[in-house]
Amino acid sequence: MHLFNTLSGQVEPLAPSDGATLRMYACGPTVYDYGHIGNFRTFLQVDVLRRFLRSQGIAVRHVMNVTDVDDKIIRNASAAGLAISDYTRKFEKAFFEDLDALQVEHPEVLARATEHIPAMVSLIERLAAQDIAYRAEDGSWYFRIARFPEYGKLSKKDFTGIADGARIDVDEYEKDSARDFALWKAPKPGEHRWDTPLGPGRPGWHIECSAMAMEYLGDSFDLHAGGEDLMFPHHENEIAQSESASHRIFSRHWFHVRFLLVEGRKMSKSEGNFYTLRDLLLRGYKPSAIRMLLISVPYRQQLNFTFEGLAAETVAVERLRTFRDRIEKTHWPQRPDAGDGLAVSDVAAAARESKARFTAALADDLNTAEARAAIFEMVRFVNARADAGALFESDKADVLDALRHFDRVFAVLDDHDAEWTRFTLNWAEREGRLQEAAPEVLATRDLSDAQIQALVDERSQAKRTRNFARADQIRNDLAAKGILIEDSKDGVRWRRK
RNA sequence: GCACCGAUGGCGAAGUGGCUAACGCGCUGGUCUGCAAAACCAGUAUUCGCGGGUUCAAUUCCCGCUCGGUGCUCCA
Repeated sequence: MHLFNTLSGQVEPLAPSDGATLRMYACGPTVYDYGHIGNFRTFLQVDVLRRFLRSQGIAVRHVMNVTDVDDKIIRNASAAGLAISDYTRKFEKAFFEDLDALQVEHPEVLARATEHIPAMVSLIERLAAQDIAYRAEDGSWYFRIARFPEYGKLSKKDFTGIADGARIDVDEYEKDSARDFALWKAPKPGEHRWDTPLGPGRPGWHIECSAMAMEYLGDSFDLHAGGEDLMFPHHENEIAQSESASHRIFSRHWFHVRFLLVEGRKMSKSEGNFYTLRDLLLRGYKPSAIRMLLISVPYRQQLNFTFEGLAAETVAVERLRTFRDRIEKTHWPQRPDAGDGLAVSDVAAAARESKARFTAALADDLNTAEARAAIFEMVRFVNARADAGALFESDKADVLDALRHFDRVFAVLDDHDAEWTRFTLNWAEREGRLQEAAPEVLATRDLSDAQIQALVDERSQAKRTRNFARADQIRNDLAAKGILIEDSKDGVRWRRK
């Protein structure tokens, strides 16, 4: 496949350099709060990448870090009167629950910063041995940027002005250059600290990722991913640290996912358009629709997240699910003129073409918009043939195969939505946040499937006796609680809206 | 302020130097239905932010402008 590489500024082939396994590192969450939809756009796009690679038969070794110590965590934990690990554990757990709700595959390796302090220390020691890392008067360690001439090659910034190492003491600490960044931070009074050969303190953010990536993937690996904001300084610093230590190319390929807008504006707490995944689930939006929306706009485009768009994706996902059900569960007629049995029907041909177009679109820099268009075109065509009585049992395999292929990457066809909504409501109840749930969502919660089925059956009975007033009453009551009843030739079906 | 990215129908968006500008939603009409809803089908941009240029030909390339976003500081 081909993928844009931030480092070269070009779309380039991507393949495992060892010919077997694609080794990739993706910056994970800092677990100080619940994840928001912006976070998840990045994780979802990385998921699309790894799912597509795997669907193409490429093995993936994906390492993701969890930053479970940083300034914010230390501040919040002490404000809550908790040990750092007690504070972060809750949000780390919530993060993985959110990934599960969104059908995001877990990485092969999960690396917590606090469990890799020795690797970070030894990396800093390697740099210190070359005088690239130096200790400041307060006990913090810094990276000497003037010693890495390529600094800026990822973010395309020009730092030649500071390469002379002119001493600029604008900081509270004694750095040799204002641009030099912290590798190891001396502890402040009362702060959690690790006692190491470097002295007491805690790791800087950037050294974390370098140390853990190199520990699990080697000095040099295939791909490094993250949100666009991480390009500078985080990833630039990772490159500087790692390549200074190893004298090898750190990551060959850099994958950056663009930020999203919410209702046309930057998402921020002050704008009032800041949403965690859980906020949306409490409002009754489905995880499948959120996944579909966040995936459908190619990763290099800014995505405008709107509630109208989310509602649209809910319908789009439902249409695909209905289509699969229809194809799978209907007993289609045998083809009348099977003839030589070699000719490919127009339906089968359309399905194969759709599958090929889908794969080609994703192979072309992960064009998810084009890929899903290929599937929807097949859906429309096959539905039309089915309505015309020209869909046959022998076409089924190709159509379902194309859908399976689609869903290995998009992962929206299997319906886990109600399950996650219920999970989120239970969580909200424990957290005392149930009042944030939409009334319709709460109403549905108290209705078990059996109760709904009983009402649906009662309505069918009422219809049979032509008691339409009672039938309509039940239908309206259920609708008010978010339950939709659908009558079809094959019987009555209901679902949670 | 400096640097970079984007601007396509009501909304979200794909795409291309010339063929009918994908796809989803919405809307309108139809099929189905006791009526609805759902489901399905069909129709729905003489036009790609504005101005100029290059070209036989530009939405697509170049320049300027306007607007939106991002980085330069924590941020997915």
